[in-house]
Amino acid sequence: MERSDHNILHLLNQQVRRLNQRMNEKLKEYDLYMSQWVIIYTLHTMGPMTQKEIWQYLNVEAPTVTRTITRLEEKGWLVRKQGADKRQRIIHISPEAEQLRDEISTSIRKYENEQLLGLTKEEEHQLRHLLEKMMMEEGDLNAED
Amino acid sequence: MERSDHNILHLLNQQVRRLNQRMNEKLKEYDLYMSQWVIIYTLHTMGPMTQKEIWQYLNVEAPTVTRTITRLEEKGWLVRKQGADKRQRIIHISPEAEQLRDEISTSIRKYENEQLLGLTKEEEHQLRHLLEKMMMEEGDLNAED
DNA sequence: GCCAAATACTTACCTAAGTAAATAATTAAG
DNA sequence: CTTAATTATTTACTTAGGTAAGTATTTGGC
Repeated sequence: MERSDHNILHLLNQQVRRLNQRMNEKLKEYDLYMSQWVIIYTLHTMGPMTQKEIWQYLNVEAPTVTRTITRLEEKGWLVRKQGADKRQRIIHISPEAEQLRDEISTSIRKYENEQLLGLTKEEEHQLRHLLEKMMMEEGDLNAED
Repeated sequence: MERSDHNILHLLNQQVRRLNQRMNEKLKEYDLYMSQWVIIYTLHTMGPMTQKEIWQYLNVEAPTVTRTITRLEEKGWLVRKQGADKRQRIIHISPEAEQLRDEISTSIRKYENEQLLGLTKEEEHQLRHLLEKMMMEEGDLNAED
């Protein structure tokens, strides 16, 4: 049986795709995508942020955040306000969205914890540990070049 | 310290994005993307396959494979041949591509093993185990609905 | 104070991956 | 044997993510 011939990168990709699909399915009833929800959630925990702060926090590039925020603004989830520095745009969750956000938060968190991964607390901890280790290695690799 | 407030899904996404970026960078000199390479590699290990076999094996949807194969065919990496069933298209690695494929294979495998993950063999094994467990759980979830 | 460099964001264009619907070929039903 | 259902692939359209280049504002050098 050759299933584990699948290399680990491939496995990772498959899992992440699958998990995102499941989350998207779950979020569909709120007309949100995972990547959109992540921004809303981040703004909730961190408070209003500039776009730069958001993309740095999420580890994506600036245009990705521009796009997603534009969509969320159009749908009324977010508001862009001008900062003291007029280049900056400070992103807030719109007041009307707050209640719905809270509802989703609860529903999603529950889903994540109970069903999504299908791992025990111990295994989840292990996974987090491994991911964080991989994350750290990233920075070091340059030393090798 | 709130770094681990980043939930695990987020961590997974970040890692996978980062790993793919690194692989893409590595593959750039061959004018290939990760997702394209995966198909070439799969055809090498499995032999000629129909598109359906490919997308099932890779766990993606049919249009994804259509697109990527079209690009690879245009660049001369693959050849589409008609099957006995005329709906099917059987994909082969083009003879001219074989040698280059072999070269990339070596270079990539080495990179993967030595540098990419930054995990020990033991940790990598652990990670594979967790991913495979998650994979299995996927199928079961429906029972819950 | 004015002009060059840096910074924040946006636009344009690339690939990946998904869903829904179209097309072409095969199989099944009658 | 003709028609309906199924199957394999493709097309069209969506979002996500990336890089490169453009715009607007701010900062620094002089």
